[in-house]
Amino acid sequence: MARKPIKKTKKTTKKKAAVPQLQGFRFGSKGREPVRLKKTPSRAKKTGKAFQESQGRKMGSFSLLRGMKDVLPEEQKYWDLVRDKVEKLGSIYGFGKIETPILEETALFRRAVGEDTDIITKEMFSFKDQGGDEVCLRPEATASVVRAYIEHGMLNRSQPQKFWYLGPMFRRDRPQAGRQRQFNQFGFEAIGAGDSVIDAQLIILFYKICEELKMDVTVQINSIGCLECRPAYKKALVDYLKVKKNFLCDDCKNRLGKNPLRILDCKNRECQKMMEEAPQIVDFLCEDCKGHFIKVLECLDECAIPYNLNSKLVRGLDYYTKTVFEIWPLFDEQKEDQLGTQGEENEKGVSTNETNMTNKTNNKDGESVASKVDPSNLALGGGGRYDGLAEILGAREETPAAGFAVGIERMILVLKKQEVKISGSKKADIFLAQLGDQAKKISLKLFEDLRKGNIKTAENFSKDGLKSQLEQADKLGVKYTLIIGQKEILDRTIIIRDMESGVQEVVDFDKAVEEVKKRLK
RNA sequence: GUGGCUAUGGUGUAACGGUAACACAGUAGGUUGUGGUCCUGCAAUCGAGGGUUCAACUCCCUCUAGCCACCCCA
Repeated sequence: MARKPIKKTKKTTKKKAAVPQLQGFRFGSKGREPVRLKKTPSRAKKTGKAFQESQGRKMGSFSLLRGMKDVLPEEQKYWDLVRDKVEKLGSIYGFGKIETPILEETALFRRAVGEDTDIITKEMFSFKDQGGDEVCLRPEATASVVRAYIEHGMLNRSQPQKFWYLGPMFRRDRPQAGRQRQFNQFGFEAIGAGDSVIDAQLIILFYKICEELKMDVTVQINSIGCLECRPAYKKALVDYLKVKKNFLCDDCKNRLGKNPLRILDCKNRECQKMMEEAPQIVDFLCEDCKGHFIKVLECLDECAIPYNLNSKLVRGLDYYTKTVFEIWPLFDEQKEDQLGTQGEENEKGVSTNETNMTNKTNNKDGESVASKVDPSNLALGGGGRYDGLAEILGAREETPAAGFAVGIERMILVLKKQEVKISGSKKADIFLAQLGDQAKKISLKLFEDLRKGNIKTAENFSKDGLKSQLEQADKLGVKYTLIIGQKEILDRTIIIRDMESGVQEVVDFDKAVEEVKKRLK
């Protein structure tokens, strides 16, 4: 790291009058004695531009763009874990991996996600490129996957086509924990299938991924109908609310005209109270939607997947039809709550379920929880059916489809919060310490032999002192340390040190690998 | 995008209107070829910029970032 040889510019100049500064000197913290600075460049160098530029801080250092995040090595184990599970289960359930570009035509998302959604109106990173094309960083991937499906004529393959993806998405939102501007999602899409089994299978898959990750979650599910039946419900809802308009919060007054369904999940207490008596969408579903929904629930029951019918669940993207669902993380207090109710609920069909429709798992009791529990109370992921999307994007025929997406950062947040045990990478078996240039070279070679012999070896070839190397070996907790120096090279031997007892044995250098193996057994 | 809170070495914390203390981690050395104890040195000018003041990390303003609640969503 570059050090700053000259401290501060402005303030020091001020003080120049009182305390003349000596070039290359600085007053030590304790005070009176000028201390010679290490690495003080000559004056000529200091004024040189190259020098100044090398002093990152002085010229203004760089930092992360807002809402972006570095994933450091020590965090990778969480990512690896999630990626592994997704890949494994994806393949078991017959989904093929698909990669689509991060950069897409802006219009694709405008059309798919919906002109009026926040994602499109204010959260997209979109711009005109040098050629004048309107492009954007993808805010989600479903649209891209459907685009790819159409573009590659996959409707001519056996249906459904099932895909999974994993990668970065971009939304210019205000950052918070579990909410970044560049975030990663994995998702599953099944295109070309209208059967309710598919909806159920996706939910099961989502649930199983969480289960494999040993996370406690709850499935929230609802049906928002189709283009046939939803308008009727919308109208009923608006009619119901019109009279009570004055009691709604400002946001909801707004939503009343634009997107009344969203009033259902408003967090404002007054609004919620108002919604208690509101018409329920299940009562408005057309025969097709209703039958579809019931079948989805039956499938979930069959597989003993616990779920929570949540009549207030609506999703923000325009393309959803029929089934919608989310998975929420569960924390201790909520867990008990859920266990108490889920059994009964599963027995009940849609029509008998009105009474339960309102119990969002973390609503009433959750209030205290929400305040002291945590940001990751956000949904881990969600999805649903989007039967109309392919046609919107230019498919020639009706192409029913369903899918879901999950926020990986949010998942990792929950993994950490729920203290899911994760085995890190394997610890080293031995440490290889060297002394002197020659030994260094030989060690490099010996390291290769050890690796071939399947012995995980730690080293620090950039260190010269034996002391610091042993210190490191100790910290790593290895059982043995191999030591090689001038003397050993001359004798063609090597020292094997038992780190626990401190006992050292000198063995033949050429037998080093097998000697180590013998001891590690 | 709106409102609130916060910002001190790598990390976690402290103090004070008179230029920073502690713990851990890191590094160098005491022990020139030997660790897990001990001791010592090094490492921050207090997020950035401006203002008030003889004097600002400390007070004020602006900006930036993070967090929280909204909006929205993964």
